[in-house]
Amino acid sequence: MSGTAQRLLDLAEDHIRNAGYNGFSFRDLASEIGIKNASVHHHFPTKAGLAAAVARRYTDRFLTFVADQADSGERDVVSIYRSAFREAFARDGRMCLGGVLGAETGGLPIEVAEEIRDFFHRLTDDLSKRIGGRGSKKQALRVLATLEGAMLMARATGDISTFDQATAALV
Amino acid sequence: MSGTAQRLLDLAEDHIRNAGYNGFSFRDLASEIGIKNASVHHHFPTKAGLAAAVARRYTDRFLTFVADQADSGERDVVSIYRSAFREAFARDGRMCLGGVLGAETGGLPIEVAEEIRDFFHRLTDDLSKRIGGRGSKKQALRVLATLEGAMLMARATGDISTFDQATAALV
DNA sequence: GTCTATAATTTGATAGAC
DNA sequence: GTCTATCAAATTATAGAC
Repeated sequence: MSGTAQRLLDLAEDHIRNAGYNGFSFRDLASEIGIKNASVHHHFPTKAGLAAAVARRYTDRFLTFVADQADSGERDVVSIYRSAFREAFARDGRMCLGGVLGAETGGLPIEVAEEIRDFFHRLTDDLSKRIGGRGSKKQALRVLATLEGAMLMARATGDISTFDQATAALV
Repeated sequence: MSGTAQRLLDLAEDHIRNAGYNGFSFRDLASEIGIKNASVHHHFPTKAGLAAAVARRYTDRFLTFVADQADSGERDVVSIYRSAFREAFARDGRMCLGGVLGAETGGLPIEVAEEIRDFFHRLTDDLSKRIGGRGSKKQALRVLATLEGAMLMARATGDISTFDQATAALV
């Protein structure tokens, strides 16, 4: 994967988290990176393919982060998930990519919708296994729902304290 | 407000809940209602104005539903909110309008973003007052976040049991 | 209130030169 | 890997007739 392709993934991720799948164009990416629209198509022939690649990378990176934190000695897995969501919002004030695309699922190309479905399935499985015991799946779903919803509300109100208050009872 | 305008609000609400603000066009609405694109502009001069009207009506209707349920004798306000969200999803399999637009806030015209911010502020205030007591605001935020996130995940995975499991502990 | 017609712009995508 | 040039289609929006 070339450096330009990496930068395109980064930019596309940023745009999707800000305004959704239909909230940016190839020309936006091209102008921000200093190339032309046609050159973007050289790296990613279709917009759907680009978005699917962004989603896959996002999921992989998220789960790698969780695994690294767990290996680093942090034992409370819910705290790991909570800080992963919170730091992403605090850094750039944007939504979770999975949350944005999940919300507009009905308008997505099928290959993108499938990646988002996988995002939630993989996170649910991972968190459930790390929690362990009876009812761990239900608990994982509740934690993920609260984190996604809290992020969404913080985004909509522009107030990170919304996230902190909504998720305080999780840890 | 004419019958055509009402139908346009209904259709626009449906499209937004399915695919977001940029997921439909005036021509979509026109063709589904059996008129021409220009006639839509007669009722709603701009797309931003239409979406803002949809959001305002959605918020008003939601809070009216909650008040009616409370007046009808249902005492558990969290159950009222939970069933309001659940029935909306079960009926047509779509997201909460506030949730969809909240997620893509960064790409919205300012007048629409303001209506969505109001949606969350008004629901938080209403639920907080109905819960009452110390920590009721924090509790209201947690409940709303869980419901929105659970709906988002049910939408992304296409599985309503995701909503049920994620929100089971609320009631 | 609806229509035809059209403007002005943007979009996703392709062909072919360098 | 990037470019110029371009296409075909879609978009939001307006003017003016009926």
